[in-house]
Amino acid sequence: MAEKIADKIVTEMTPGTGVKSAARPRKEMIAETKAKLIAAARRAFAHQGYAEASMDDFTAGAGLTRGALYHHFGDKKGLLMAVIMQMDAEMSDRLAAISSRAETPWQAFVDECVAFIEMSLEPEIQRIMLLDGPAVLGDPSQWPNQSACIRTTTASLQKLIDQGTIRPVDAEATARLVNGATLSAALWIANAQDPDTVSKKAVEVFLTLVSGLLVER
Amino acid sequence: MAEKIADKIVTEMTPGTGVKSAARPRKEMIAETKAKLIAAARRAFAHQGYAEASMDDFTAGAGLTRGALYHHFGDKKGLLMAVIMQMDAEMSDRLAAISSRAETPWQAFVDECVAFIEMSLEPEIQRIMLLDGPAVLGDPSQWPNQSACIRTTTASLQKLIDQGTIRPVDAEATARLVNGATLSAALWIANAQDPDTVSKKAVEVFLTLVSGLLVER
DNA sequence: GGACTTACATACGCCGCGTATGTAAGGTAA
DNA sequence: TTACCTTACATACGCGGCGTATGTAAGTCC
Repeated sequence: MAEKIADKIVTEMTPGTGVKSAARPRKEMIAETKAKLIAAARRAFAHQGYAEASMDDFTAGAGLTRGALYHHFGDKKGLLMAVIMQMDAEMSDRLAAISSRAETPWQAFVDECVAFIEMSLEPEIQRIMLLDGPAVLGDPSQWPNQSACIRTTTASLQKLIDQGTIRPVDAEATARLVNGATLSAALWIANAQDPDTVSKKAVEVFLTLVSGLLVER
Repeated sequence: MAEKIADKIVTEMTPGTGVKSAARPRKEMIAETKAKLIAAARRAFAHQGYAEASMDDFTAGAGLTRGALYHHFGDKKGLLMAVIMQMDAEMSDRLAAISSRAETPWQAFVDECVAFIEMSLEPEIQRIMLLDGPAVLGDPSQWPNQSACIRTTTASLQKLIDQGTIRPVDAEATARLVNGATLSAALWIANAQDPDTVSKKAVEVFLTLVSGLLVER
């Protein structure tokens, strides 16, 4: 609302009024346009799902048209990819923050996994990152950034291996399997009629499973 | 080809020629029509993916039209559901057969999991059951048959719990997490440039993880 | 054997995607 | 500053796919 009006004012006063550089306002407006499209698509994908989200609808919601979308992102899949990269970066940041607050590497790893489950319960993440993303774009491990979340988990595991807490397994492989297990747990919890009971069970089983990684339990 | 001609002959000779019952040929032809549609859809979904598969195309491939499809399955999603139920039943049978051949319950469980990974490497299963299915129809645990595969694994785990081989965890929860891990492994292996190396790593990690379930390892 | 039901095929309209084209504004060099 | 070029969009168009309404022939039941 107010934002949109402010945009128009900025748009109309751009020529000549720049303090020193003339190249910046242009770049800024492009970035803003992209950000608007990504945000609008993100909302639409989250609420209606990728297939049901009409490009005409959500571009109009952002005060733009499909022309802008095709210009910047090539096609609908390209926009989904952009949305996913943004969300993945956010998730990675959240995981890193949680991990850094833990007192031991093992606790960091467990906290990360629990946080991943919790994030996977968020409808937006579940729908876009876990359901539509893989279906439309294929295996997440093939995405450009290669899923920053996996890398975070891999790093945590490598620390645990280096300090001898867990057995010397392949860190990336472990990260993927653990991630898969947590994802499955999240889907189950999110769709359960009694999420509390189910999530308790899931966490218990999860801890039992990862105890298999420990050198001594 | 020859099949189609045979169908026509049967169709034209149906009235009156039935040995005794007049109700059977009708039911048989309906079942055949449904089976044809499911088979054609299954091929199309597997090769092009659900979204890209045109109903006109694959119904024509089955010698039918979209009219038959809507009559029997309601809509495209209904047909996908039918395809998935068929595939899930097949997978369940295969798992049960493998499980029954094992010498110990623990071996049966491990064999099942390995078999699940291997099945998940088949492009048809990966595309339809693991990627498009959840995206289009939602969480597999909410599907009508509730994923027979999960039930098979759950049963195997319950046996292990009863005989004291593994710790007394919740069998269904364990089945879900283990299934998620194997699925993730399968996706990883299938898209790896070096599947052999990757699958070895995955199996090693998998065995390490499930060792956490054992009462004594 | 005649009325009713079922199992399809045919025909139609709508919506959504992608592309080709138009246009106005910004950037650049004289 | 001005003229030219490029860029960032909007507009217009066509096509394909989905769903539905309608038609029709065959099977079923009394």
